[in-house]
Amino acid sequence: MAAPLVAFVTSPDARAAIVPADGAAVRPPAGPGGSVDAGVHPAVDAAVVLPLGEAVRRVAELVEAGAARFTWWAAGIDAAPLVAARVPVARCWDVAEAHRLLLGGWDASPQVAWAAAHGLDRGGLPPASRGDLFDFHATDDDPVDVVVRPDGYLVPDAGSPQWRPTDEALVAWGRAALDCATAQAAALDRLGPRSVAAAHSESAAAYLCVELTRDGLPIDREVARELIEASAGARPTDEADARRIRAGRDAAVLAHTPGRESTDLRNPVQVRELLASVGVVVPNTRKWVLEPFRETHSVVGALLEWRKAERIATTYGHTWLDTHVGPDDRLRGGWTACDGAAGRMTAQNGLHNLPAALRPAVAAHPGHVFVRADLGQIEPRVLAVVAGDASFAAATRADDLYAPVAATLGVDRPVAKIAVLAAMYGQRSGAAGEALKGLERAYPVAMGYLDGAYAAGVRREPLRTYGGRLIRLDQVLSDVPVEGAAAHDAARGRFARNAVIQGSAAELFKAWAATVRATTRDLGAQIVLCLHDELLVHVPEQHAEEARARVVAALDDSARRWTGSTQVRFVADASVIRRWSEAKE
DNA sequence: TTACCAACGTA
DNA sequence: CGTACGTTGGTAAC
Repeated sequence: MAAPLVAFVTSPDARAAIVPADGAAVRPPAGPGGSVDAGVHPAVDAAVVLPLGEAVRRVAELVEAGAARFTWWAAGIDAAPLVAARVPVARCWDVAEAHRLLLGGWDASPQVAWAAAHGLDRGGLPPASRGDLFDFHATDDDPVDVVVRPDGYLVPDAGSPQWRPTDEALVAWGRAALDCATAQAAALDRLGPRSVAAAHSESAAAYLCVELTRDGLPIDREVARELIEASAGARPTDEADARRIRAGRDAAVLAHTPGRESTDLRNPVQVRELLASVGVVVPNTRKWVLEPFRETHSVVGALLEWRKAERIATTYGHTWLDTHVGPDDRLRGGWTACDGAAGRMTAQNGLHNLPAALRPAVAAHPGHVFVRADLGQIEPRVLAVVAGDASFAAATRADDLYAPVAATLGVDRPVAKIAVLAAMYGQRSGAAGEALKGLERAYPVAMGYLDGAYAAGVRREPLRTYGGRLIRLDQVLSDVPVEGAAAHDAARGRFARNAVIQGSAAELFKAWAATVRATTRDLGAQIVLCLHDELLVHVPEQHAEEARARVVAALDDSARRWTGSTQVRFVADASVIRRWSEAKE
């Protein structure tokens, strides 16, 4: 039974509107005697505008009663006060995320989402005001009381930080969000029930992202400091000291090339000249290009070591620690539920690209442990789902999918693995040719799906992921710097083939994450990191084993719901650890 | 000031 | 074995 939609929207001056959908009075479940305990869970059967604190309390009551699916323009805006108050919203509809699913890309302001949901031409969107001193029709003495213009578009400034709506306008703003959500749900339902489910889990992921931004990743500050010192040196006392440490690092490299001490190691052109002067002639100075020249001249090795230390010193150094790790020893950065291409989550401030060398510094706080879990071989398993290949699905029933594939092809496991990866990602070098032919014979449906995606990319035809996210090819890659149309086409083909797999995998991952969040909350567990196919959950140590079991169970659950069957098996490796570095691999 | 590139970290 | 992202410090264009 679908929960009724209730809009929760906020204005910048700390008011909020709670707006139930028409005819959908939200009543709490009846108590034992059939009576409704209105004192505990008051019904919401008419729109209200309340001061923010009061509105948050009201929502918390309705969340506890499980009485509604909350709708907002975007979790990061409207739901931020709920996250701040730690309201455990489980079911929501995020208009921005639903819009991104339906239309692809990243731009999903209320104005854009509204126009799309109502079939209005995007080109006719009224320009937003600049919000600066040159806006004479400014705000304070002229409260806005409508949100929909006579021409059908939303008022450009509605929802912006300088917006000052009347109560009536704020209610209308909530109704507009409900209108969008209803139209989006209908459009997604036409794509298939999977896409409505995807909107639900994408919305939950967006709420989770606000929580991740709030909570951060537990860090052992002392260990982090030691690791940084080991490669970047001690914390500089002042600017001069910082320059001295930097110059010392540089000198260790430049000592290998007397007479060229003035080379700027941070300037690739100068580095290339320096290398040429010792007989190392290269098109660029990337690591994998220089690696073979380690024996040619000692400066090559020194330079590569310098790069590693320089990376830690600049990107993950003392400044990074001071800036992004809070007094509560949590590393914080902004999270988004989907990128603009295939729909993976993104995170800032190093949360998604922390060097492995720093992982010992990611440590559970006292009284806690991590449950770390990652999805095994997720992309080939996702391929079996999206392509609907029964033979390939049979292979996913093994813990190690490559074993049955190797047996079928009559090749060794490493060959089978390379062939599958080559098929999915597009081989250009290497020698998996024979095994690739075997794959095409054994799994024609899966291979045909990949070929179809590639061809659509070449033709610039949009695609959809399994959950219905639009992969646009008209604008993406329009500026790829490759010479010749053929290379251009091939790049688009590879992008398309990758996006339908990577994007679909991201949808399953988010469904899993949302389920883990909901089913481990009562243990005091908290998701603290999402890394494409890996979850890190911070858990009170007495609940470690129970949480681990629930994380595994959550995958069975979300995979069954996501695929609508049990034909394709997904596997998770889940363990209880204290430091991220204890993870195997 | 803004835009882009090279380089490299993660999946 | 391809794709995606974020961050840094550099140059060049505005």
